[in-house]
Amino acid sequence: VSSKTQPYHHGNLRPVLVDTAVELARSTGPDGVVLREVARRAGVSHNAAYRHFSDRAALLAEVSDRAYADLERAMVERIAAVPATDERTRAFARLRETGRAYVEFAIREPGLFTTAFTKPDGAGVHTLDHSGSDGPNGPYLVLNQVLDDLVTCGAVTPERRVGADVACWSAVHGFSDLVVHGPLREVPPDLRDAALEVVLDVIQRGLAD
Amino acid sequence: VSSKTQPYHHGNLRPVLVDTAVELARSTGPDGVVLREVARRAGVSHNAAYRHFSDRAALLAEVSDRAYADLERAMVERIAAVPATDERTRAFARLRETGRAYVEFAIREPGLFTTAFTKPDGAGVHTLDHSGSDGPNGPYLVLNQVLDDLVTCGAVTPERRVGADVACWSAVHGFSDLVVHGPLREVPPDLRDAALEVVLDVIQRGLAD
DNA sequence: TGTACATCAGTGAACGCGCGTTCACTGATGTAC
DNA sequence: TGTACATCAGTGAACGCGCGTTCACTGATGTAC
Repeated sequence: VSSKTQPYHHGNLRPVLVDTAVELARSTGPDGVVLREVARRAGVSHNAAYRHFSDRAALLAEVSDRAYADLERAMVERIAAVPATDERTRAFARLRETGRAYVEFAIREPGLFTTAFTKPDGAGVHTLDHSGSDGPNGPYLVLNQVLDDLVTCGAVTPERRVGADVACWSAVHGFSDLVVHGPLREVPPDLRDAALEVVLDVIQRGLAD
Repeated sequence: VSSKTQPYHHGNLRPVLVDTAVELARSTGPDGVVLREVARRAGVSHNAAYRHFSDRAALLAEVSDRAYADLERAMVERIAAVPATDERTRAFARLRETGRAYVEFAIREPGLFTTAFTKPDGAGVHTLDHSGSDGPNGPYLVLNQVLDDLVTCGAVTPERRVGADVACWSAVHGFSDLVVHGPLREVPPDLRDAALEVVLDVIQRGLAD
């Protein structure tokens, strides 16, 4: 046993396990995050993970957090790429990009998308109590920021701002689920993309002043 | 062995297995539909089901169809209960009831709701090709009927009718998923119901002429 | 600088679980004559 | 009306699978003196 190739102490196992688990979630979804398989791929015995995670659920929770963060990043990137025009146009364009980024992520990374919404009970759960910091609920906060901007520039009235977050989220989330797992999963991409635009149209029109 | 209590030939096993499986799906979701447990509850040996279903997937598909039909029934009942007023008001009230029925079913019967959308690949999948009969996609057809009525009475223009089905479906489906499995699953009922009304408001406003 | 020793981070074997599915079989039913 | 026989609808044992988790263990590390 060469200490170069297979040191007894891995030295960096925890992050490697998380990365490996994320990769597994990517290709096979949350159910594919199997402790023994993670260990196998990390080249480590099947119970080494218990030094770093109390159990499978703890590892999966971490994977879920990463997936949620990936989704947030996808949204933020697309929002940042919206060109500057007049305030109102730009604010609505940002809202649409937020939605497109969400759906696009779901389609491009179905395994991670599903894993992002697979949290142990009580973790990563929102109260809709809008008052305080809502914890690390990234994508939801990003959406709320975009909606606040719409109010700021006068494109949406404060009354219509109430509950707009859930309305937008529901629409793009439902579209994603129908298209990724649901009865619309075999709709061809061009039809599917056109359908998404209509969804965004309806939401925008429903919110606009 | 008394032939009264335990006849060798059950005589009615197939429907009993389906009923039992539906009950299991109701309480524990699609993953709870376990062949051995279904057989146990039906009081029959664990492989008797193979006389009636080629495998577990075949039984589950039947359960899924039943769940889908239950969802449709819930929608139809609520639509039928909308009181007669002027055409336009009634047509929109029906649309809202359709959405409420959908969400209410998801909340009241999370196991069945989930099972309804757990179909083997290729079964119960829509093309969005609106031209022909779409197969037994009950809830989707019901929604389309309600939307057509809105066009008929002039509440929605034909242009806005295009894609309105997917927009409505996405919104209520997403809301249901967020609330039943997702990050909104611990939102208290009163807040949740208020949020749904806003979702319906936004959709209605987005479609209305 | 060297050494005893606690602690950390791995290993390998084993447990217990429950599943879907298949096989050879048997008890019950119904039909042809 | 009776009977041979094919067929149908069950049974019980077994296979093979892979999992999460635990246990007693060992190799490596780092710290106190």
